[in-house]
Amino acid sequence: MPQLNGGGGDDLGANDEMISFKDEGEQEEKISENVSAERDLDDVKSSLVNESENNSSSSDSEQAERRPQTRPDLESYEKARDYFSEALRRQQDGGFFKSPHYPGYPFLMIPDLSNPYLSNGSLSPSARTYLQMKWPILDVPGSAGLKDSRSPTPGHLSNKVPVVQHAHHVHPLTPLITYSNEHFSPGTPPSHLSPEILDPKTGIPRTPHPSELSPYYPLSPGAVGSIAHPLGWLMPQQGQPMYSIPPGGFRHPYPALAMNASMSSLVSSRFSPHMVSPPPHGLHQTGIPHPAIVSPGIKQEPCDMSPSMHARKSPVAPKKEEDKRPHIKKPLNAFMLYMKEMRAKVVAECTLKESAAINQILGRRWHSLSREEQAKYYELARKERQLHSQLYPGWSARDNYGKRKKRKRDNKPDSKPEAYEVQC
DNA sequence: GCCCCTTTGAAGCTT
DNA sequence: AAGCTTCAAAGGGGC
Repeated sequence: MPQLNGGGGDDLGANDEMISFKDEGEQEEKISENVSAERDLDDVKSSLVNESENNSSSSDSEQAERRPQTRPDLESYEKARDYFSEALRRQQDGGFFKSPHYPGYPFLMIPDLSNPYLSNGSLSPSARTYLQMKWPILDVPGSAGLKDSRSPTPGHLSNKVPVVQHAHHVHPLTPLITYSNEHFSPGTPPSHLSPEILDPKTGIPRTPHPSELSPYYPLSPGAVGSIAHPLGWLMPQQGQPMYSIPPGGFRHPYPALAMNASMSSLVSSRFSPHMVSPPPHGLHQTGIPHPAIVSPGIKQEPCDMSPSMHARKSPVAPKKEEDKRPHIKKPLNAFMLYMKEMRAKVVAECTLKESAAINQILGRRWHSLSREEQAKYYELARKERQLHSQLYPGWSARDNYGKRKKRKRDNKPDSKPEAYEVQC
């Protein structure tokens, strides 16, 4: 299992994972994704077939032909990571991610020794080139001035194929990263992206004018103190957070967030734990319920807490207080990130609606991804975890244990429900 | 309205 | 250490 080594020893996408991927991919990446998109759900379901039956007609060449289809999505992913990496770079203490050659390429030439696929010593030159080529700055109207002339535009991706278009300039990453508060206006970029622009009044980085940066920044000037996530502005549309800053800042039980200068500018130049008082019931002081705080919707099972959980809490802490704790979601793993990005595409292509079926397809497609493509998601997931750990230093995955009803474990490990042998 | 389904991966827990 | 469990997302379907 890939391990995070905190400050940079993370070897996301461990070899064993990838080996597993490869092995599985050879066997199960046989889905024919060329099935007509007009096929409706009933047809799909009625045509449920054993995967192996169809696999026999599939070939590696077919798979190879199909791979480029993911490029446009990855392009959008890279845009996200571009922002993501910039945000993370600002979190670093000026060392690890210091001084990228160009702000639009925050990870460019940055030695990430933890990543065996992207930039460690074993990284192939081609992979490094790939990084350089695949991380264009936002290619959006109005941001041309920010574009590095050296950077390839998405048009450089020769194997690009048409994909589902995001209507109305919806950021293609909206299905990928959902840190943002959906109430945020998409018109204003986050201040942390252009720290050089200082508010003339306060002297702190101000929110640049929309014309100065990409229109994909959702953080509205009015959303003071409602920064959901340093990357929340990435996802102006869906507004589903992955995790949040607890209401009222970083109060108990996660008070230890180290908000150094870079971090504070990352989160928000206008947001400080000292500036805001805890709004009631997970509401930001703006009155906007923070989308990342999902405690009311999570089924609470206080009796199902692990012993360690109890040990972590004050013995006199009332149960009510525990219940009030904001539910901080787990950071998304690589596959989850991939799913978020690709789900819409699969839905459009297959006209499937049932997530279970879609996820099956996504799972197969995940295995069909190339090593490099997967590595991107592993990298993004690693950054997610890194950022998450910085946002919630005291958070543990076990904190969420028992907050959902225990799911039944299937007692039939070898027999998949045929109803979900879906093909697209 | 809640849970199941389904996927992979990360992390915690148990043996 | 290995294996198991839970939870992340998603949304239709079932009860």
